[in-house]
Amino acid sequence: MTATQELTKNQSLVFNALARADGPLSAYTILDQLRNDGFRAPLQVYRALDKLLDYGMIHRLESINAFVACAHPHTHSHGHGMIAFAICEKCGQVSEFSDDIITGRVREWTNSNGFKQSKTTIEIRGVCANCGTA
Amino acid sequence: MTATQELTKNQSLVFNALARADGPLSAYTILDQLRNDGFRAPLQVYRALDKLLDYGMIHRLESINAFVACAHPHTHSHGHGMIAFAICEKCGQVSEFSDDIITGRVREWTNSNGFKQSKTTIEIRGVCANCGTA
DNA sequence: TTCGATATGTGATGTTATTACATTTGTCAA
DNA sequence: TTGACAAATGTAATAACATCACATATCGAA
Ligand SMILES: [Zn+2]
Ligand SMILES: [Zn+2]
Ligand SMILES: [Zn+2]
Ligand SMILES: [Zn+2]
Repeated sequence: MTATQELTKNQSLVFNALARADGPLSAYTILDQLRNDGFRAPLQVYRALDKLLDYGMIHRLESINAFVACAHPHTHSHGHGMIAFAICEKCGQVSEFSDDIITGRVREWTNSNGFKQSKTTIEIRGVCANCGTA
Repeated sequence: MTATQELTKNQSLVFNALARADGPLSAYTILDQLRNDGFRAPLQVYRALDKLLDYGMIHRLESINAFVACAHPHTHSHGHGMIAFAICEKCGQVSEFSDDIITGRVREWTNSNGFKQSKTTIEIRGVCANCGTA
């Protein structure tokens, strides 16, 4: 629970798999990559992913059932703003950004509707600049 | 493709199942509800759902793998704004709203980053006003 | 050391979605 | 009318994603 999280063996293996990937990975892709490190079952991956999510070191992309290392590893945890993801459907690259105005507008809606938000997902699917110029 | 979409038999059955539900349903829940109407396989549900999504009559909630009838059935298709969903984790109620400022901010980011967006997901998870007062 | 919390190993199962292929139905023009 | 094509449907099998149940191990504090 320190600033730089102490990770267990499995958590490190999973995090490193995500950190060295150039895009989001599914849990089962991670599992396959870690077979040689002794991983045998999905739960080994999912348990590590849960912790890493808790620690804010990775994000889950709901719209593609995949996970990605946080792009702002030393800026945890995004100053409490909501995070938006732009996901390229051609190359898989994910851009991560936060916007105080969007965060504020969402808060306005939840406040005026008595809704207690716990987690907010903002995912933009499309084609990135690199892939769009082809 | 008319204002009030002409639906096939399966599409009507699936849409009516969603319309009479008081919250989102999974594809397999729909399948179970339609067994007596002759539904036997998931694909019958998924094919109908795909069309209804095309027509803008229903929405898919990515964060819970479920589908919900559009709350604005006569306001298609939301004036091209992005739609946000507030999903109560206690009672399952879904509130649907759109916000031009959020839409604008997202467009600003995509425009300035050369990202061509095709679909944007905004889902707020939490506890609704009714459930929060308990 | 002993207890409890956390982490791990493993098989089975549950849930969500798609592929592949055959058949039927609707539309329209020759 | 009929042939041809597109759209819709039926069905089984499989793939992809996620959790449950239970046993074992590891670590830190009382
Ligand atoms: Zn991040
Ligand atoms: Zn791209
Ligand atoms: Zn709607
Ligand atoms: Zn509620």
